[in-house]
Amino acid sequence: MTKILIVDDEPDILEFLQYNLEKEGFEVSVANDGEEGLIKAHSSVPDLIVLDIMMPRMDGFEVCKELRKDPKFDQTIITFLTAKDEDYSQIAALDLGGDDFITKPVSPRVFTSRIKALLRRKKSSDYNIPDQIIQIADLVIDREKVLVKRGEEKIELAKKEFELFCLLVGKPGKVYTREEIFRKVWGTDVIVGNRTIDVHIRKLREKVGSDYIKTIKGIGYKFEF
Amino acid sequence: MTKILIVDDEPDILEFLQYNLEKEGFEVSVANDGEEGLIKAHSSVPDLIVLDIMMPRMDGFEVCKELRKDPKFDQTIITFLTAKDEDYSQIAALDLGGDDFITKPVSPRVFTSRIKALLRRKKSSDYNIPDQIIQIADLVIDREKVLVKRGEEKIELAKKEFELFCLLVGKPGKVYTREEIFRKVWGTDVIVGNRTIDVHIRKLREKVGSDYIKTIKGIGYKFEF
DNA sequence: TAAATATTTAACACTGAGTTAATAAATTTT
DNA sequence: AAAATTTATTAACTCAGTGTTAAATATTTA
Repeated sequence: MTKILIVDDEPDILEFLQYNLEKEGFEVSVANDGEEGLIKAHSSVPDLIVLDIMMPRMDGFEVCKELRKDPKFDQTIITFLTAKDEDYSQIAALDLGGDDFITKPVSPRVFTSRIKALLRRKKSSDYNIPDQIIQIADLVIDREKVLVKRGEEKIELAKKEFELFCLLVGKPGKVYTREEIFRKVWGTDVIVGNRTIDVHIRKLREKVGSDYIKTIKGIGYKFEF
Repeated sequence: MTKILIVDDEPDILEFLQYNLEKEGFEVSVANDGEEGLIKAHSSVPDLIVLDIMMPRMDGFEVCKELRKDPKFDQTIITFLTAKDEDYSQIAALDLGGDDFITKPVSPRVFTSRIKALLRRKKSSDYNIPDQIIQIADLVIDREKVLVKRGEEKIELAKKEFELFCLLVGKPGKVYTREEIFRKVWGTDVIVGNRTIDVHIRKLREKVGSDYIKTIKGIGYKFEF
């Protein structure tokens, strides 16, 4: 279930946006000001946060800045909401780590479709390696082609295998805890048994060679060459 | 002096783009909608026109189509502007005679550098770009004639089939997600069932041969040979 | 207009990726 | 060294994602 948090000081707008997003099947929570927004964000870790810019005490920019300090929200999309006549700089917003900028008033259809587009974009760019071809050890990893090659030999990985491999390869030497791997490859809502990672690691070793992925017992796994 | 016309219905964006281009020394005129854009284009004959796609009454595509009817604008560069989430078919845009496709939001630096690049390209290559005839594997794909040939054998594809095939062929090896295919071939506003792509893929395989299009389960499809 | 063609929907079959579970092996702790 | 803990391996199972087909719409053409 996709979780969305809306932070706005105008109850009418809050209700309006909440209603429309819930109608689309999202799990929506709301906050009336920046501080409440921060608290709710920390407790629920939403997938997307809609932040009104102009709010008393703590404005949307500040909330965004705070959120971006915590790596917990690395995967969280933040979109700003502003009235057409409030002349804020979009650039500043995006520099602060915002992902989009929606101007009020906004029709329900446009609003929900933009939210959905943002979520789609996130999904497809969840891979944390930029779309490029990585050469490492004797391997070539091509994200776009979802392909791993050793020389001319193509190594076909399944989706989860590929994602897991990309994660490890992304920071060679870094030890990823099981926790971390689960969060980044499976996501927070999916719950799977605790032997699942092992099995995938095994398949990876089988396909790409058992030398690359090292187990750090009691901690996790790392890619090394 | 290089003349640039920007057509967009959002005054903020208009102002933002105008400011940045004028800072770079261009002569910039603006229009608030498609019709005004057409009029201003005819009166000033700009070197480059930036067209927002989504505009009330007359959208960017229509404006482009109109402009391209008049040989006066043969040498005029047209670039489309679209919000990242309004992901229209780039193919359609370029077929209409567009030269580029810029997604909003865009930073001033990126925007001006792309504009400059387009102008450079025009200057240095006043020769016509050859009609896009792609030769790949044992196939010849002729965009203009909407035709696929294997040797002397003509393979007749329906429109959607052809677009889908062109998309995949455009980047051989690249895995296109269903999302992506859907967005680029069908567009965002059309909603079709989730078996539609499969059916088209099936027909394509039937017509061009089943070896070329490969399924990457859980991710999407790719063209390979 | 009807006829032909293209596209979408719907219903069902099939496949293998992903998961689980059970057992073995390795490592650490006692 | 035995017990406890963590990871590896294996095989079986399940279901989400695809493939296939035919029938229903939509669109184009005659």
